[in-house]
Amino acid sequence: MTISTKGRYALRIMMDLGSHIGETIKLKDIAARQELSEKYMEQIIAVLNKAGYVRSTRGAQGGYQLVKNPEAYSVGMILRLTEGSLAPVECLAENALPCERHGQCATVELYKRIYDAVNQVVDNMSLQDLLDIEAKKAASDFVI
Amino acid sequence: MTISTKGRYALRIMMDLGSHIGETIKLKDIAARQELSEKYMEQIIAVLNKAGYVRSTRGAQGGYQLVKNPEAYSVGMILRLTEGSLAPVECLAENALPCERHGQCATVELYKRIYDAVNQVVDNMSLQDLLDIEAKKAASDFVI
DNA sequence: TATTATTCCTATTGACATTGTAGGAATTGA
DNA sequence: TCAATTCCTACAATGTCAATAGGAATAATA
Repeated sequence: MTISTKGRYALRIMMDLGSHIGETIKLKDIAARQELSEKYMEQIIAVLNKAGYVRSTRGAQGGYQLVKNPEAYSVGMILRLTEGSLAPVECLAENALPCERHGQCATVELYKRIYDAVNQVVDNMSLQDLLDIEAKKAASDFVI
Repeated sequence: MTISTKGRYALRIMMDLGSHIGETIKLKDIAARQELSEKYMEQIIAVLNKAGYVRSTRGAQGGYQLVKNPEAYSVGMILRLTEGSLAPVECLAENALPCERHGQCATVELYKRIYDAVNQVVDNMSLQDLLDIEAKKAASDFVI
């Protein structure tokens, strides 16, 4: 039941771009700030790019920027894009073949409830919400 | 974000035992009814056994039975035991070292909400609830 | 007591996913 | 023309999942 680095890093990349609206940001800078592998991030941001979530500028002085405002991206959009379906079992994923046990399967009702609960959370939090949380944490003298 | 076969099969094993209260059930019979590998189930039921969720009887005419009533087992207990923590990120798991970014990390607040939502579902559904759903599905003429 | 049926224990394996690394091609600004 | 950047594809190391395999231990029963 874990979210892989792909989805988690995608969120951090989007947050990084979201906190630099109007600028064109090099992957190298994101990698430095977020302490992530630049080469690995390349592959992740490629997905975000193809989906039209970010816009890239090639060549020297190039980089990336968000296409829309941070309010326009839900966490669910970003995670589904990079992680694939968030369904806890394959038979509930979008475009899945219905399982032949579906009619008798009691546990699928449990899995539906889990799925709904997860979707409820991720579809009701936006990239802007994450940025607000970050700002709040930065402002307070947070003590571990 | 998927639940592995280990947890899913554990639920089905527990349900099978739960629908045969008072009897001692051989793994071979569960395997046949549930169409699962007997050898693989051995490993899963061993976990349930060591945790005291089921009681085993060795030797000929041996088998397994639930220790308590199906109401006494939450789905969460069974899944946590067999799957490990249901936390969407490692840093939220029980006994995890706190991440050093914790103070600044905004996404962890998202992961907490996902975790809470999942726990809410699995801790509020019992093995008996699953059996009730199964009975209801069996009773209705379910059409795919 | 011998046989048979069962659980118990541990090792191994094949496939696949995750998490990157690596190298170079294409593009663009200066 | 050069340097900086994105883009593309292949490869690799590691780990996890989902079993399979074989035999030891235990107990009922004939």
